Amino acid sequence: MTTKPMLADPMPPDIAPIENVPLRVQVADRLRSAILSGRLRPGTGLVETALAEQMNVSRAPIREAIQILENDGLVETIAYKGKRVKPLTAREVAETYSLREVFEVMAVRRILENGAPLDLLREHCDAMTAAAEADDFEALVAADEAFHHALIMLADHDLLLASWKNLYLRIHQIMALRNRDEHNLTEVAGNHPPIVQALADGDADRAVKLISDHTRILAAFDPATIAQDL
Amino acid sequence: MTTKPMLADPMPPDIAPIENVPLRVQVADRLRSAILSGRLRPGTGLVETALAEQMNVSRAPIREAIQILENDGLVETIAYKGKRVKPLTAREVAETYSLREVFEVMAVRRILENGAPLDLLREHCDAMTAAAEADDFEALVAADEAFHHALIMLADHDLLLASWKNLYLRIHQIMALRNRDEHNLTEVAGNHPPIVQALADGDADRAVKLISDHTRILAAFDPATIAQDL
DNA sequence: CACTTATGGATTGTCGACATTACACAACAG
DNA sequence: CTGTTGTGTAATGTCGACAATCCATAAGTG
Repeated sequence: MTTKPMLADPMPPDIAPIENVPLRVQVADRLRSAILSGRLRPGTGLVETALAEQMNVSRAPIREAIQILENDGLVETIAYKGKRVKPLTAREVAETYSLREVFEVMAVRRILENGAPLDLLREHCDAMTAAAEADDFEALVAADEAFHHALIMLADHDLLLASWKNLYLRIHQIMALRNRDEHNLTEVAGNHPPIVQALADGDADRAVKLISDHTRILAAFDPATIAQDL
Repeated sequence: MTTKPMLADPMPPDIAPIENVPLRVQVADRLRSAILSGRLRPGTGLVETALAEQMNVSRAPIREAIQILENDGLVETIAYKGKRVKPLTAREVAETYSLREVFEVMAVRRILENGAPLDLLREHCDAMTAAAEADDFEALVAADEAFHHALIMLADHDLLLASWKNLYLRIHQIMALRNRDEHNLTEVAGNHPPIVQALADGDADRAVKLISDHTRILAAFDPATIAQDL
């Protein structure tokens, strides 16, 4: 023991839960949030010294945070030149959605094989229709993601879940970058219940086709508005 | 200009291409190789100071190298406790193979849709039968990987390729850890030509079934010999 | 003896400084 | 004027030292 008394407080009541979150994680979270929200656009250069001064931390956590984002596929390095937010090509957007389709089809298949309960999915369906009626766009998007997230989780496959989450990061970014067309999405809300019904009926072919079409429609939302270069 | 002359040599003829490979990458490569070869078994602790002294570099490159391996899914961190080679559970092995199956099925479908040329696959098939006749186990394994690698590449999908490569890292590790049963593999070599034939015939259902069964057989090779804990 | 409470050692987390590299721009020869 | 050659600057790459944290073990108390 050197500096702090540290006695008492067997459990910090509730407030100030813990700050044991490493700086690099905090920095990574902030940067990721900035990228996913579109505030840091693809192609933007990430200068370590600038970020370090801006956030009042050393360069080491910044470097490690950027590397975390690199692992997420959101940042790319050009050795000795610098790091930048990974440009989003139309091809990459298309690939992201096609891979997502494969993941969700896999999830549907596994759900049918394992006979997972479908209550969660029904709840999210209800939440989505409620949000649609209330004209709450944010809630609608959130409910949609919750539905798909639940779908993947019910597949009971950790690797699939991790891969899907990683992929969905890019989808977040894409959605933030395109100009949202709200009207289309509300009608897509109606796609979910039939999927759940097909699952309940144990109709693999129908369920796969429905989820496949559904994700493909979502992909089609993206006009190739995203044409980043540099 | 400070120390090095650096004139002449508009192009270093061929020898000594460059050593501009960052230390962290060198360290990461060494560690990855050690893990994939089984020399660093799952559960082994990775102590930064020890590795730093052992490799005569500072801790910074070691830390960043370990983080790279973490991104590869080969290492996991327990904050303030240490990093260790990620334990391989039977479940994770199964999940790895099942995800691989989905990837390869996706590749097959895309190859049929795009009408990719199949010459490469045929070459690797020949190499495999040749290796089988020569009783060269190493070459057999290499040819097998080359075949599947080519299959994925022909799908012309960068994200799929990256995901597959990442997944295959774990497969390398798994193969290094299990006691190899050579005899079974030689007979599996025979699975490849029919796959290529089905692709040539444009028979999607048959090709998908064949590649699916094939990868599933490879998975079955693993008795759950791998029971790492800690 | 059981249980709490210090304390020491080992390991990761963070920092600031220095070394190395690449690029851009100016100086200069032809 | 054009091409080349030197420099300077800004960024990343690397290093060693210090701070914070956790774990195990021992000391103390009822």
